[in-house]
Amino acid sequence: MKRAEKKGHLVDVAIEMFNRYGYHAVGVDSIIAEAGVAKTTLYRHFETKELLIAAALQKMDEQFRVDLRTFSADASTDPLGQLFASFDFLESWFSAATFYGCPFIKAAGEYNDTNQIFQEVILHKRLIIAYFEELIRAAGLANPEQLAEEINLLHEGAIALAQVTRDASVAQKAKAVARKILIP
Amino acid sequence: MKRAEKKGHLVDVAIEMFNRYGYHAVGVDSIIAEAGVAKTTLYRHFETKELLIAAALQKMDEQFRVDLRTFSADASTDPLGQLFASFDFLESWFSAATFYGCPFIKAAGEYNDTNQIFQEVILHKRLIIAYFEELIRAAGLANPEQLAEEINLLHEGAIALAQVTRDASVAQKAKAVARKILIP
DNA sequence: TTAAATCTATACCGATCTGTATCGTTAGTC
DNA sequence: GACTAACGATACAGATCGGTATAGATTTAA
Repeated sequence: MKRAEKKGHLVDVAIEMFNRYGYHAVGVDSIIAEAGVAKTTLYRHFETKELLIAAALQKMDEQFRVDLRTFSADASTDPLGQLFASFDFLESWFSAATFYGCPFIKAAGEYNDTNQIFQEVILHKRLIIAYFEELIRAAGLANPEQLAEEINLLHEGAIALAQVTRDASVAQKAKAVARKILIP
Repeated sequence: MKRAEKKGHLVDVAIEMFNRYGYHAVGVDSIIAEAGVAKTTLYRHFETKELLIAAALQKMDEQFRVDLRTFSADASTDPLGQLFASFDFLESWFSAATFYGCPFIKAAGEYNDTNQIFQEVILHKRLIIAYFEELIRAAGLANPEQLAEEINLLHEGAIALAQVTRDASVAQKAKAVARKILIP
Protein backbone atom coordinates (compact mmCIF):
# COMPACT_ATOMS: atom_id res chain seq x y z
CA MET A 1 0.00 0.00 0.00
CA LYS A 2 1.26 3.44 -0.95
CA ARG A 3 1.82 6.05 1.69
CA ALA A 4 -0.89 8.36 0.46
CA GLU A 5 -3.42 5.53 0.62
CA LYS A 6 -2.76 4.81 4.28
CA LYS A 7 -4.79 7.71 5.57
CA GLY A 8 -7.70 6.78 3.34
CA HIS A 9 -7.51 3.13 4.34
CA LEU A 10 -7.42 4.11 7.99
CA VAL A 11 -10.61 6.10 7.56
CA ASP A 12 -12.26 3.26 5.67
CA VAL A 13 -11.51 0.78 8.44
CA ALA A 14 -12.69 3.26 11.05
CA ILE A 15 -15.93 3.81 9.15
CA GLU A 16 -16.68 0.12 9.03
CA MET A 17 -16.05 -0.36 12.75
CA PHE A 18 -17.84 2.79 13.87
CA ASN A 19 -20.91 1.80 11.89
CA ARG A 20 -20.95 -1.68 13.32
CA TYR A 21 -20.21 -1.03 17.00
CA GLY A 22 -20.64 2.70 17.55
CA TYR A 23 -18.14 5.48 18.08
CA HIS A 24 -17.37 5.20 21.78
CA ALA A 25 -17.39 1.42 21.65
CA VAL A 26 -14.54 1.30 19.15
CA GLY A 27 -11.12 2.21 20.54
CA VAL A 28 -8.18 3.43 18.52
CA ASP A 29 -6.30 0.27 19.44
CA SER A 30 -8.95 -1.81 17.69
CA ILE A 31 -8.81 0.41 14.64
CA ILE A 32 -5.05 0.25 14.20
CA ALA A 33 -5.08 -3.49 14.77
CA GLU A 34 -7.74 -3.94 12.09
CA ALA A 35 -5.98 -1.55 9.72
CA GLY A 36 -2.58 -3.11 10.33
CA VAL A 37 -1.04 0.21 11.20
CA ALA A 38 1.02 1.56 14.06
CA LYS A 39 -0.56 3.87 16.59
CA THR A 40 1.96 6.55 15.76
CA THR A 41 0.77 6.52 12.18
CA LEU A 42 -2.82 7.13 13.15
CA TYR A 43 -1.96 10.04 15.38
CA ARG A 44 0.23 11.57 12.71
CA HIS A 45 -2.76 11.77 10.37
CA PHE A 46 -5.36 12.64 13.02
CA GLU A 47 -4.56 14.66 16.12
CA THR A 48 -7.39 13.13 18.14
CA LYS A 49 -9.97 10.38 17.88
CA GLU A 50 -12.69 12.97 17.46
CA LEU A 51 -10.94 14.36 14.40
CA LEU A 52 -10.78 10.85 12.99
CA ILE A 53 -14.51 10.54 13.56
CA ALA A 54 -15.06 13.88 11.86
CA ALA A 55 -12.98 12.71 8.90
CA ALA A 56 -15.00 9.49 8.77
CA LEU A 57 -18.24 11.46 8.71
CA GLN A 58 -16.93 13.71 5.95
CA LYS A 59 -15.99 10.73 3.81
CA MET A 60 -19.32 9.01 4.43
CA ASP A 61 -21.15 12.21 3.56
CA GLU A 62 -19.37 12.53 0.24
CA GLN A 63 -19.71 8.85 -0.59
CA PHE A 64 -23.38 8.80 0.30
CA ARG A 65 -24.25 11.82 -1.78
CA VAL A 66 -22.22 10.72 -4.78
CA ASP A 67 -23.67 7.20 -4.62
CA LEU A 68 -27.18 8.56 -4.26
CA ARG A 69 -26.80 10.88 -7.25
CA THR A 70 -25.28 8.11 -9.34
CA PHE A 71 -27.98 5.64 -8.40
CA SER A 72 -30.77 8.07 -9.16
CA ALA A 73 -29.23 9.15 -12.44
CA ASP A 74 -28.93 5.54 -13.51
CA ALA A 75 -32.51 4.82 -12.52
CA SER A 76 -34.20 7.70 -14.30
CA THR A 77 -33.65 10.81 -16.38
CA ASP A 78 -36.76 12.47 -15.00
CA PRO A 79 -36.14 14.51 -11.81
CA LEU A 80 -39.30 13.18 -10.21
CA GLY A 81 -38.26 9.67 -11.13
CA GLN A 82 -34.87 10.32 -9.57
CA LEU A 83 -36.54 11.50 -6.40
CA PHE A 84 -38.54 8.28 -6.20
CA ALA A 85 -35.41 6.32 -7.00
CA SER A 86 -33.82 7.71 -3.84
CA PHE A 87 -36.04 5.32 -1.91
CA ASP A 88 -34.80 2.43 -4.00
CA PHE A 89 -31.32 3.59 -3.09
CA LEU A 90 -32.29 3.34 0.55
CA GLU A 91 -33.62 -0.16 -0.04
CA SER A 92 -30.32 -1.33 -1.48
CA TRP A 93 -28.50 0.30 1.41
CA PHE A 94 -30.73 -1.43 3.96
CA SER A 95 -30.16 -4.76 2.21
CA ALA A 96 -26.40 -4.49 2.55
CA ALA A 97 -24.74 -6.53 5.28
CA THR A 98 -22.88 -3.41 6.36
CA PHE A 99 -26.03 -1.50 7.24
CA TYR A 100 -26.22 -0.63 10.93
CA GLY A 101 -28.41 2.45 10.88
CA CYS A 102 -27.55 6.01 9.98
CA PRO A 103 -23.96 6.79 11.01
CA PHE A 104 -24.82 10.47 11.29
CA ILE A 105 -27.75 10.04 13.64
CA LYS A 106 -25.60 7.61 15.57
CA ALA A 107 -22.83 10.20 15.84
CA ALA A 108 -25.28 12.90 16.90
CA GLY A 109 -26.55 10.58 19.59
CA GLU A 110 -23.08 10.00 21.02
CA TYR A 111 -21.56 13.46 20.56
CA ASN A 112 -24.35 16.00 20.73
CA ASP A 113 -22.18 18.50 22.57
CA THR A 114 -18.91 18.33 20.66
CA ASN A 115 -19.32 20.84 17.86
CA GLN A 116 -16.72 19.28 15.59
CA ILE A 117 -18.74 16.11 15.12
CA PHE A 118 -22.24 17.48 15.48
CA GLN A 119 -21.61 20.10 12.82
CA GLU A 120 -20.65 17.40 10.34
CA VAL A 121 -23.99 15.75 10.95
CA ILE A 122 -25.90 18.99 10.45
CA LEU A 123 -23.99 19.72 7.25
CA HIS A 124 -24.72 16.29 5.82
CA LYS A 125 -28.43 16.52 6.48
CA ARG A 126 -28.54 19.99 4.97
CA LEU A 127 -26.87 18.78 1.80
CA ILE A 128 -29.29 15.89 1.47
CA ILE A 129 -32.28 18.19 1.80
CA ALA A 130 -30.70 20.52 -0.76
CA TYR A 131 -30.50 17.64 -3.22
CA PHE A 132 -34.16 16.81 -2.74
CA GLU A 133 -35.09 20.44 -3.21
CA GLU A 134 -33.00 20.57 -6.37
CA LEU A 135 -34.91 17.62 -7.84
CA ILE A 136 -38.28 19.00 -6.81
CA ARG A 137 -37.53 22.36 -8.42
CA ALA A 138 -36.40 20.62 -11.58
CA ALA A 139 -39.68 18.71 -11.57
CA GLY A 140 -41.54 22.01 -11.42
CA LEU A 141 -43.52 21.18 -8.30
CA ALA A 142 -44.92 23.78 -5.94
CA ASN A 143 -43.48 24.41 -2.44
CA PRO A 144 -40.10 22.82 -3.13
CA GLU A 145 -38.71 23.69 0.30
CA GLN A 146 -41.62 22.14 2.12
CA LEU A 147 -41.71 19.06 -0.09
CA ALA A 148 -37.97 18.52 0.31
CA GLU A 149 -38.32 18.53 4.07
CA GLU A 150 -41.17 16.06 3.84
CA ILE A 151 -39.17 13.71 1.64
CA ASN A 152 -36.30 14.02 4.06
CA LEU A 153 -38.69 13.19 6.89
CA LEU A 154 -39.62 9.97 5.12
CA HIS A 155 -35.98 9.12 4.48
CA GLU A 156 -35.01 9.56 8.12
CA GLY A 157 -37.99 7.57 9.27
CA ALA A 158 -37.19 4.74 6.90
CA ILE A 159 -33.56 4.62 8.01
CA ALA A 160 -34.47 4.54 11.68
CA LEU A 161 -37.09 1.83 11.16
CA ALA A 162 -34.83 -0.27 8.98
CA GLN A 163 -32.19 -0.16 11.69
CA VAL A 164 -34.58 -1.63 14.22
CA THR A 165 -36.67 -3.98 12.10
CA ARG A 166 -33.82 -5.01 9.79
CA ASP A 167 -36.46 -5.04 7.08
CA ALA A 168 -35.40 -3.37 3.83
CA SER A 169 -38.97 -3.14 2.61
CA VAL A 170 -39.66 -0.07 4.74
CA ALA A 171 -37.95 1.86 1.95
CA GLN A 172 -40.77 0.94 -0.41
CA LYS A 173 -43.35 1.86 2.21
CA ALA A 174 -41.74 5.27 2.53
CA LYS A 175 -41.76 5.52 -1.25
CA ALA A 176 -45.49 4.83 -1.26
CA VAL A 177 -46.04 7.70 1.17
CA ALA A 178 -43.86 9.92 -0.98
CA ARG A 179 -46.10 9.12 -3.92
CA LYS A 180 -49.13 10.28 -1.97
CA ILE A 181 -47.37 13.52 -1.16
CA LEU A 182 -45.86 14.30 -4.54
CA ILE A 183 -48.70 13.11 -6.77
CA PRO A 184 -51.91 14.28 -5.12
CA MET B 1 -35.27 8.53 50.57
CA LYS B 2 -36.80 5.16 51.28
CA ARG B 3 -35.02 1.99 50.37
CA ALA B 4 -37.55 0.92 47.78
CA GLU B 5 -37.22 4.26 46.02
CA LYS B 6 -33.46 3.93 45.60
CA LYS B 7 -33.66 1.57 42.70
CA GLY B 8 -36.15 3.80 40.93
CA HIS B 9 -34.09 6.89 41.59
CA LEU B 10 -31.00 5.15 40.29
CA VAL B 11 -32.79 4.34 37.04
CA ASP B 12 -34.08 7.91 36.74
CA VAL B 13 -30.60 9.35 37.11
CA ALA B 14 -29.23 6.82 34.63
CA ILE B 15 -31.95 7.70 32.12
CA GLU B 16 -31.13 11.38 32.28
CA MET B 17 -27.41 10.81 31.78
CA PHE B 18 -27.78 8.15 29.08
CA ASN B 19 -30.06 10.42 27.10
CA ARG B 20 -27.71 13.36 27.38
CA TYR B 21 -24.35 11.71 26.73
CA GLY B 22 -25.06 8.27 25.35
CA TYR B 23 -24.78 4.82 26.87
CA HIS B 24 -21.11 4.02 26.45
CA ALA B 25 -20.10 7.57 27.31
CA VAL B 26 -21.66 7.38 30.77
CA GLY B 27 -19.80 5.21 33.26
CA VAL B 28 -21.27 3.63 36.35
CA ASP B 29 -19.01 5.81 38.49
CA SER B 30 -20.66 8.93 37.08
CA ILE B 31 -24.10 7.49 37.69
CA ILE B 32 -23.54 6.60 41.33
CA ALA B 33 -21.90 9.98 41.95
CA GLU B 34 -24.89 11.78 40.46
CA ALA B 35 -27.34 9.56 42.32
CA GLY B 36 -25.45 9.86 45.60
CA VAL B 37 -25.27 6.12 46.02
CA ALA B 38 -22.50 3.64 46.70
CA LYS B 39 -21.30 1.40 43.92
CA THR B 40 -22.23 -1.68 45.90
CA THR B 41 -25.83 -0.49 45.98
CA LEU B 42 -26.02 -0.18 42.23
CA TYR B 43 -24.64 -3.66 41.70
CA ARG B 44 -27.05 -5.13 44.22
CA HIS B 45 -29.97 -3.88 42.13
CA PHE B 46 -28.43 -4.52 38.71
CA GLU B 47 -25.99 -7.31 38.02
CA THR B 48 -24.37 -5.51 35.09
CA LYS B 49 -24.42 -2.13 33.40
CA GLU B 50 -26.26 -3.63 30.45
CA LEU B 51 -29.06 -4.76 32.74
CA LEU B 52 -29.26 -1.22 34.12
CA ILE B 53 -29.57 0.05 30.55
CA ALA B 54 -32.28 -2.51 29.86
CA ALA B 55 -34.14 -1.38 32.98
CA ALA B 56 -33.78 2.24 31.86
CA LEU B 57 -35.23 1.38 28.47
CA GLN B 58 -38.12 -0.48 30.05
CA LYS B 59 -38.97 2.47 32.27
CA MET B 60 -38.71 4.92 29.37
CA ASP B 61 -40.92 2.69 27.25
CA GLU B 62 -43.65 2.61 29.89
CA GLN B 63 -43.39 6.32 30.63
CA PHE B 64 -43.45 7.25 26.97
CA ARG B 65 -46.50 5.16 26.16
CA VAL B 66 -48.42 6.26 29.25
CA ASP B 67 -47.60 9.91 28.62
CA LEU B 68 -48.52 9.61 24.96
CA ARG B 69 -51.87 8.01 25.75
CA THR B 70 -52.61 10.60 28.43
CA PHE B 71 -51.66 13.49 26.18
CA SER B 72 -53.78 12.21 23.30
CA ALA B 73 -56.76 11.47 25.54
CA ASP B 74 -56.60 15.00 26.96
CA ALA B 75 -56.33 16.49 23.49
CA SER B 76 -59.25 14.73 21.85
CA THR B 77 -61.96 12.12 22.34
CA ASP B 78 -61.95 11.21 18.67
CA PRO B 79 -59.46 8.44 17.79
CA LEU B 80 -58.36 10.24 14.65
CA GLY B 81 -57.91 13.42 16.68
CA GLN B 82 -55.84 11.45 19.17
CA LEU B 83 -53.69 10.14 16.36
CA PHE B 84 -53.03 13.68 15.16
CA ALA B 85 -52.40 14.74 18.74
CA SER B 86 -49.53 12.28 18.89
CA PHE B 87 -47.58 14.73 16.75
CA ASP B 88 -48.33 17.53 19.21
CA PHE B 89 -47.00 15.20 21.87
CA LEU B 90 -43.80 14.91 19.86
CA GLU B 91 -43.60 18.67 19.60
CA SER B 92 -43.78 19.12 23.36
CA TRP B 93 -41.15 16.42 23.77
CA PHE B 94 -38.84 18.12 21.28
CA SER B 95 -39.31 21.42 23.09
CA ALA B 96 -38.15 20.00 26.40
CA ALA B 97 -34.60 20.78 27.50
CA THR B 98 -34.09 17.10 28.20
CA PHE B 99 -34.62 16.05 24.58
CA TYR B 100 -31.54 14.49 23.04
CA GLY B 101 -33.05 12.30 20.36
CA CYS B 102 -34.74 8.94 20.66
CA PRO B 103 -33.14 6.91 23.47
CA PHE B 104 -34.20 3.68 21.78
CA ILE B 105 -32.63 4.45 18.42
CA LYS B 106 -29.58 5.62 20.33
CA ALA B 107 -29.43 2.33 22.22
CA ALA B 108 -29.88 0.34 19.02
CA GLY B 109 -26.99 2.26 17.51
CA GLU B 110 -24.66 1.44 20.37
CA TYR B 111 -25.75 -2.12 21.15
CA ASN B 112 -27.05 -3.68 17.96
CA ASP B 113 -25.59 -7.07 18.82
CA THR B 114 -26.47 -7.45 22.50
CA ASN B 115 -29.90 -9.04 22.47
CA GLN B 116 -30.87 -7.87 25.93
CA ILE B 117 -30.85 -4.21 24.92
CA PHE B 118 -31.79 -4.50 21.27
CA GLN B 119 -34.88 -6.54 22.13
CA GLU B 120 -36.12 -3.77 24.41
CA VAL B 121 -35.88 -1.39 21.49
CA ILE B 122 -37.78 -3.70 19.18
CA LEU B 123 -40.48 -4.25 21.79
CA HIS B 124 -40.95 -0.52 22.34
CA LYS B 125 -41.32 0.22 18.65
CA ARG B 126 -43.77 -2.61 18.24
CA LEU B 127 -45.93 -1.30 21.07
CA ILE B 128 -45.94 2.18 19.57
CA ILE B 129 -47.08 0.86 16.21
CA ALA B 130 -49.73 -1.21 17.96
CA TYR B 131 -51.10 1.94 19.56
CA PHE B 132 -51.31 3.70 16.21
CA GLU B 133 -53.05 0.71 14.71
CA GLU B 134 -55.50 0.66 17.61
CA LEU B 135 -56.44 4.29 16.97
CA ILE B 136 -56.74 3.80 13.23
CA ARG B 137 -59.02 0.80 13.68
CA ALA B 138 -61.15 2.80 16.12
CA ALA B 139 -61.36 5.54 13.51
CA GLY B 140 -62.67 2.99 11.03
CA LEU B 141 -60.04 3.67 8.39
CA ALA B 142 -58.98 1.15 5.79
CA ASN B 143 -55.62 -0.64 5.84
CA PRO B 144 -54.92 -0.03 9.53
CA GLU B 145 -51.67 -2.01 9.52
CA GLN B 146 -50.26 -0.11 6.60
CA LEU B 147 -51.39 3.27 7.91
CA ALA B 148 -49.95 2.57 11.35
CA GLU B 149 -46.58 1.83 9.82
CA GLU B 150 -46.74 5.03 7.81
CA ILE B 151 -47.59 7.11 10.87
CA ASN B 152 -44.74 5.43 12.69
CA LEU B 153 -42.48 6.28 9.77
CA LEU B 154 -43.37 9.93 10.19
CA HIS B 155 -42.81 9.77 13.94
CA GLU B 156 -39.36 8.27 13.57
CA GLY B 157 -38.43 10.77 10.90
CA ALA B 158 -39.57 13.67 13.02
CA ILE B 159 -37.62 12.45 16.04
CA ALA B 160 -34.43 11.99 14.04
CA LEU B 161 -34.75 15.39 12.39
CA ALA B 162 -35.56 17.16 15.64
CA GLN B 163 -32.45 15.65 17.19
CA VAL B 164 -30.27 17.18 14.51
CA THR B 165 -32.04 20.45 13.78
CA ARG B 166 -33.16 21.08 17.37
CA ASP B 167 -36.31 22.48 15.80
CA ALA B 168 -39.53 21.34 17.43
CA SER B 169 -41.61 22.47 14.46
CA VAL B 170 -40.73 19.34 12.48
CA ALA B 171 -43.46 17.66 14.53
CA GLN B 172 -46.06 19.88 12.88
CA LYS B 173 -44.55 19.22 9.47
CA ALA B 174 -44.88 15.50 10.10
CA LYS B 175 -48.44 16.12 11.23
CA ALA B 176 -49.16 17.86 7.94
CA VAL B 177 -47.92 14.84 6.03
CA ALA B 178 -50.01 12.60 8.24
CA ARG B 179 -53.06 14.66 7.28
CA LYS B 180 -52.34 14.07 3.61
CA ILE B 181 -52.14 10.35 4.25
CA LEU B 182 -55.11 9.90 6.55
CA ILE B 183 -57.49 12.35 4.90
CA PRO B 184 -57.15 11.88 1.17
C1' DT C 1 -34.84 -5.70 71.07
C1' DT C 2 -32.60 -8.46 68.12
C1' DA C 3 -31.29 -10.43 63.67
C1' DA C 4 -31.12 -9.94 58.82
C1' DA C 5 -30.87 -7.21 55.11
C1' DT C 6 -29.36 -3.07 52.93
C1' DC C 7 -26.80 0.68 52.99
C1' DT C 8 -22.01 3.74 52.67
C1' DA C 9 -17.23 4.04 52.11
C1' DT C 10 -13.10 2.64 50.35
C1' DA C 11 -9.76 0.11 48.45
C1' DC C 12 -8.81 -2.78 44.94
C1' DC C 13 -8.76 -5.72 40.50
C1' DG C 14 -7.35 -6.30 35.63
C1' DA C 15 -8.52 -4.38 31.42
C1' DT C 16 -9.00 -0.72 28.45
C1' DC C 17 -9.09 4.14 27.29
C1' DT C 18 -6.71 8.26 24.60
C1' DG C 19 -2.47 9.98 23.71
C1' DT C 20 2.90 10.36 23.89
C1' DA C 21 7.83 9.07 23.67
C1' DT C 22 11.55 6.47 21.80
C1' DC C 23 13.97 4.26 18.30
C1' DG C 24 15.20 1.52 14.55
C1' DT C 25 13.54 0.63 9.74
C1' DT C 26 11.57 1.38 5.39
C1' DA C 27 10.26 4.01 1.55
C1' DG C 28 9.98 8.10 -1.74
C1' DT C 29 12.63 12.06 -3.71
C1' DC C 30 16.37 14.87 -5.53
C1' DG D 1 23.18 6.91 -3.57
C1' DA D 2 22.06 10.02 0.19
C1' DC D 3 18.71 12.69 2.55
C1' DT D 4 14.27 12.99 4.62
C1' DA D 5 9.89 11.98 5.89
C1' DA D 6 6.80 8.50 7.17
C1' DC D 7 6.60 4.16 8.95
C1' DG D 8 6.31 -0.07 12.56
C1' DA D 9 7.05 -1.78 17.19
C1' DT D 10 6.96 -1.15 21.77
C1' DA D 11 6.69 0.70 26.07
C1' DC D 12 4.66 3.97 28.72
C1' DA D 13 1.66 7.54 30.86
C1' DG D 14 -2.49 8.73 33.67
C1' DA D 15 -7.20 8.17 33.61
C1' DT D 16 -11.19 5.55 33.43
C1' DC D 17 -13.65 1.33 32.47
C1' DG D 18 -16.92 -2.47 34.63
C1' DG D 19 -16.99 -5.10 38.55
C1' DT D 20 -15.55 -7.17 43.32
C1' DA D 21 -14.14 -7.49 48.27
C1' DT D 22 -14.37 -6.01 52.82
C1' DA D 23 -15.89 -3.91 56.83
C1' DG D 24 -18.71 -0.95 59.47
C1' DA D 25 -23.03 1.80 59.84
C1' DT D 26 -27.97 2.06 59.30
C1' DT D 27 -32.43 0.59 58.64
C1' DT D 28 -36.20 -2.60 58.40
C1' DA D 29 -38.94 -6.51 60.05
C1' DA D 30 -39.80 -10.16 63.39
